[in-house]
Amino acid sequence: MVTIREISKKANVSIATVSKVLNGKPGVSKFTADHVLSIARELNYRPNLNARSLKKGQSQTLGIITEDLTVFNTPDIIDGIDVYCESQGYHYILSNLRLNKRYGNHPDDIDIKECTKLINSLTDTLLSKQVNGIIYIGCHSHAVVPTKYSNEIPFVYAYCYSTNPKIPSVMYDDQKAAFEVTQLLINKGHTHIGVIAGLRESIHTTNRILGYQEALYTNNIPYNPRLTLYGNWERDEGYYLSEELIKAGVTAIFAHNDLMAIGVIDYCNKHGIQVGKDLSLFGFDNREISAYCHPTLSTVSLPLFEIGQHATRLMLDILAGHNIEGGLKIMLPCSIIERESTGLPVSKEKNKSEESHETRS
Amino acid sequence: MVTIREISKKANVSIATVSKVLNGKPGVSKFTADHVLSIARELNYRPNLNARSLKKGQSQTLGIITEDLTVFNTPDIIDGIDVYCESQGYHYILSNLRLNKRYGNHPDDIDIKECTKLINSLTDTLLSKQVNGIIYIGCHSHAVVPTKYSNEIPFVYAYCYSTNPKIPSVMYDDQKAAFEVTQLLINKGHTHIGVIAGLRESIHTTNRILGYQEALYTNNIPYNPRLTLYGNWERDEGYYLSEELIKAGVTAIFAHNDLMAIGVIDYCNKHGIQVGKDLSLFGFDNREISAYCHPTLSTVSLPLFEIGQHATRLMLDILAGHNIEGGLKIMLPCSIIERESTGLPVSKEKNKSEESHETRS
DNA sequence: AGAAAAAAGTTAAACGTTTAACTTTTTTAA
DNA sequence: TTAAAAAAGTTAAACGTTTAACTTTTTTCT
Repeated sequence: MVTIREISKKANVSIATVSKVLNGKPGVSKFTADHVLSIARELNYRPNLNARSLKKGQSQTLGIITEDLTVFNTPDIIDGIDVYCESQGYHYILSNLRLNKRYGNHPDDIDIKECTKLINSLTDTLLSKQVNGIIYIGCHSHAVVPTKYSNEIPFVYAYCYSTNPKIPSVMYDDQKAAFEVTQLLINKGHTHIGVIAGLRESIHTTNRILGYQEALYTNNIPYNPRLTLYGNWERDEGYYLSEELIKAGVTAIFAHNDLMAIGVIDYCNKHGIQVGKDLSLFGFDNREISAYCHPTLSTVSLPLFEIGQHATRLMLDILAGHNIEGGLKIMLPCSIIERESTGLPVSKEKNKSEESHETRS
Repeated sequence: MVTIREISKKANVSIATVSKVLNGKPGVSKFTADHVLSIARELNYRPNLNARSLKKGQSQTLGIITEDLTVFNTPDIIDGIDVYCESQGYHYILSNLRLNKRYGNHPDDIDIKECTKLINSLTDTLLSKQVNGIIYIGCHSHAVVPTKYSNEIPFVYAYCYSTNPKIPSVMYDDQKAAFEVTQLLINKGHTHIGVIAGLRESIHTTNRILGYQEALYTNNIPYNPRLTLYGNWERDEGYYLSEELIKAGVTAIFAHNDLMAIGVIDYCNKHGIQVGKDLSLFGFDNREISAYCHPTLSTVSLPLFEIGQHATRLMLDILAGHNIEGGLKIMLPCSIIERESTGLPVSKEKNKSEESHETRS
């Protein structure tokens, strides 16, 4: 390892001078600076960031705790964090809870006590590594486990509704998205719109139903609670619940995620109901599958990358002591993607390849 | 920040004693140790890992460079690394190239020069952070950009064929998987098996064709080059190429990824050909979509998690100076997943939900 | 030319650890 | 009862930086 000491020897200056040059600090002549720089380059010098952060008491590093890295939302959020960090000269360290692997994906299966312990231990490690702040990326609908460290180090929650009003969070706007989906269906002439909701206890479910009701209300359509059925986010549930809705006479279904919407498509295909013609269908999440099923599925695209970026901006603002613009709870809008399942003319779907994600094997 | 100095003051011992206690080193009485430990706990002491690694010249940290975090294979590989690192008391730092975001997913679009620069800069940063080794996670079929740092720090390549024989790599066995797929189709009585291959220049394509040919040869079936068509890994290509193969009289198609296989399904559905009955179909990759399409798609599941684990084991073995068991190039087997598209009785598919990934929105 | 001011450069301590070398205390054994 | 051995504990230097305080050199101004 080449150190500034070696550079200073070779350049015949003190290590302080080398340090100044390397950090672009004043108090050294251009001649000397060039000389030092050229030697540093020649020796292939690389600063020891650990030593620097030790001395400065500032690591320029954020910690990221992910509830589960392999869940579809997480990588894009990290991508957003990555880009923003890079632009600001920040680094980050990842820590992964592997919640789904440990407990499966039903909120009731989670052992909160064990989970809290786990989070605390990850947080401890991050603090040991001198991170300046921690971004917590959720993946579940269950309420986030509260942290006891929130006054030791700044926290920002991403992709989850934080229960602690003092902890900032960045989330997408479930209610607004649901409102827009419903409004769109109403604009197409639907008045009997069924909902295949998520788990009853999920805050996503609650907010999406609120948005749905709001749109009905705005358009003077009475809310019929029998047209809102609760599912478990799985495909099969979409399959079975669609039968009930269709028998109740709905002309459109808003499923709270793409997987349940696929179930609806399966049911319809089996029973000769043409989705996109006899029935309009919306999903939620814009999973890859929604672009490949038949008919292709209209859905809601989540601003994952933006959530990552905003969470990071928020964190860096907090660390810099800025007063936080836009408040502590940021809600980002989703975008609505119309495809064949809501009767989009097929021609418009020609260039759907632009929406496909990674395709290489 | 609580330091060992504060503990030593409060406990009335030297900092050396505190250090010994905290590290479980000998030369301190049980009485003193307990005393120190209780004070450390009381003060909520957390070691400064940066300071420790500075002194020890050993960070217990690996660097990970991902070509693209948002590509389907990457998160599971990281999961494997995470688990293995955790079990060995190692940490890791992630660095993301965002190759797809920068260049799209066609190998020819990559600016190798710029890309090399990028990798070098990420590697530089990792070295500055004193990582002990770097695991490189590929995602593309193009050859991996060689690194100039391979004699400064140990590298292990994961999910890519390294061209440098001195750099260890962990990969899944394309050829063996293709052999097994083909053998399975032959066992079902097929002799005219078409291939919708990946890009001609991809090493995956080459190896999968080799496995296919090997199986034909083993079973005394002549190889007909006209039944192997090259695609571009995209769905549409699967759609168009299937026409040619079906006209040539194949009774089974082996597509080199699930996306192109979906294209085949689409073609067949449109032309009244029953996949799983009139035609047997295999994909590759076990993307989520393969479990949700109609009919469900037989495919090859990649040992992603295991690749991560093995890469990490390999790296830690190298760092520990062990002689590497299993050699420097590790090939892990894939597993074959049979579903409806190869004529599996529908009953067997009842509990397919166990295969679904994350389903929560 | 010479004093004052500005610029260039150096010294040394510090960040929080670990650890080799040392000293003091306790235990063992004849 | 002692001397030797073992155990317990301390001192001080080091890891690679940064930076406040200082000294030396150069420039500016009269």
